[in-house]
Amino acid sequence: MEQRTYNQYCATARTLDLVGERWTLLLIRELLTGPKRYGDLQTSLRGLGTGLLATRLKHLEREGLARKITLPPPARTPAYALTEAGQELGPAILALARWGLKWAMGERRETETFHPGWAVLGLRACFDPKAAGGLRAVYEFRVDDEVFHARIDDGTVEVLHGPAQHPDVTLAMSEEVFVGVTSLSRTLPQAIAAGAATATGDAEALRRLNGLFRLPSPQSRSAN
Amino acid sequence: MEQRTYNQYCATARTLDLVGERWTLLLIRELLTGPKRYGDLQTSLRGLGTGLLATRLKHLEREGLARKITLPPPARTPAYALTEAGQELGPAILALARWGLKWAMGERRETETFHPGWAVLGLRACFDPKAAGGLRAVYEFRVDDEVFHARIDDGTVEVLHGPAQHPDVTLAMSEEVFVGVTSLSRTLPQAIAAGAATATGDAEALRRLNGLFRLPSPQSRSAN
DNA sequence: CGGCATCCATTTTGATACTG
DNA sequence: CAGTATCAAAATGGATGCCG
Repeated sequence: MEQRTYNQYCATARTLDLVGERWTLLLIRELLTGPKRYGDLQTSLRGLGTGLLATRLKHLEREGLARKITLPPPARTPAYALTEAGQELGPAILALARWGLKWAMGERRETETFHPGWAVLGLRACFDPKAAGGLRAVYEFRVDDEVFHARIDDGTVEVLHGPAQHPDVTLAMSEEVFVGVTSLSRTLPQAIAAGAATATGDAEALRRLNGLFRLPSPQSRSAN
Repeated sequence: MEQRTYNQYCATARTLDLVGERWTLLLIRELLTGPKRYGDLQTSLRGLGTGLLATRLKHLEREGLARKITLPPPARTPAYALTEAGQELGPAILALARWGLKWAMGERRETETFHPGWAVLGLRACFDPKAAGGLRAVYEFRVDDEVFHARIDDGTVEVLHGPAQHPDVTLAMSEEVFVGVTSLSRTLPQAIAAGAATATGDAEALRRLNGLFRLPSPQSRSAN
C-alpha cells in the first residue's frame, strides 16, 4: 500500500501528494461549505464510486485534512468535516475556481451535473473585499431546494450550506436562473424585475449585493 | 480516446479536467519561470516517463495552455512556453505552494529530489507586496549551477530562470544553504555572516530583501 | 443509511527500448 | 536531443453484496 508520491522536496509537489489524486480536491470543495454526510457526498460527486469515496475519506482523515464527526442533535448522524488544515485549502481551491471562471466555463454541457453550491463557491471566489468595506450582512440563497448563506463582515465572507439564522436578505430562484446570474448572462436585478427571482429583506443590503462579486468575463484559450 | 472528465458544471472541476491529471500542474510549475526544453523537463521531473511527458505537453498545447516555441538565437532549439492562460495558473499553483509551506514541508526526505527553482517559487509564493512598497530592485540567485532572478517593482514580483541583465544584488550559495534559508532553519544574514553565502551589490537593496518574503512557520496537521 | 469488501473491464502510469 | 513504441503495474469506475 505504498502511496504514490512525486518525491520532490517542493511545496507544490508535497501538496499534490496529499490532495492531487483524482476526486480529492473536489471532495474538499464539497466540505468547504460545511460538514457533509457520506451519502450526500456520493450524490454530489457522480462517477465517484462508493469504494473510492471511502478510500479518499480515510486518506483525508489519516492525513489530518478531514475528520469524522457526529452531527449535533437532533441529527446525531455521522458526517465529515474539514480540519483547520483542510479549511486552509480553501484559498487554493478558490484560485483554481477563479481561473476556471475566466478560462474554462462557457455553456453548460448536456452531460454535466450541477449543484448550486458550486456556483455559490464561484461567487465566493470572486468576492471583492474592498467592495464589502463597512458592510455587515447575511444573504440567504434559496435555489430550488438547496439553501446557502453568505455572511459578509467588513471585507470578509463566509459561505455555508444551510439556512442562515437571521438573514438580512433572502433570495429565491430556480437553478436555471441562478446559473444565469452567476454566469453573467443576466444580472440579479434583471432576474428580479422579470419575476424569475424574488428578494425579501433589507433593501440597502440587497442594493450592495451586486457589487460584492467581480465575475471575470470569460476568455478564450485558443489563440495566443 | 475520450478524455476523462468530472462532468461537472463547476469552475473548479472544469479546471481540474484541464490540469488535474498527474504531473500536469508540476509541468506548468516548471514553465512558470520561463520556457523549458523537453530534456530539461525530463530532468526536473524524475519519474515522469518520456511518453507521458510527450502526452502531457501535447495536451497543454491542444488546450491552449502552452505552446511549442523556438528559442531565440543563438540557441534556436525547441522549447515549451506558457500561453497567457497558462501563466494565469500561477496564482493557483502558488496558493497550493503556500499551503504546502505551512502544512506539508518539514525536513527533506532521502528519496526526494530538489531543484533551486522550486524554492525560488516558494519565495515568490510568500512575497509580501506591502513590504515591497516603493522598492524597485533585481535580485540574482546563484545556487550551485542554477541561476534565477527576481525583479521587484513596487509591490510586484517576477521570477525567471536564468541570469538577470542588471542585478542590484547577486547572491551565491550552495543548494544546501539555500534550502536552509528558504525553510527558515537559518536566515540569510546568518548564512552570509557564516561565510556560507556571498552577497554583492547594493547594500540597501540587500537589507530590504529579508522582509520581502513571509515564510509561514510550519504547522502540524495531526491534531485538530 | 453508512461503509467496507470483492470482482472485473478500462484507463492511466511508469519504465525502458528504440528511431530520426 | 526530441520524441515514439511497447508492455507491465497500478489506479479508477461500476456493479453488487454484505453487515450493523
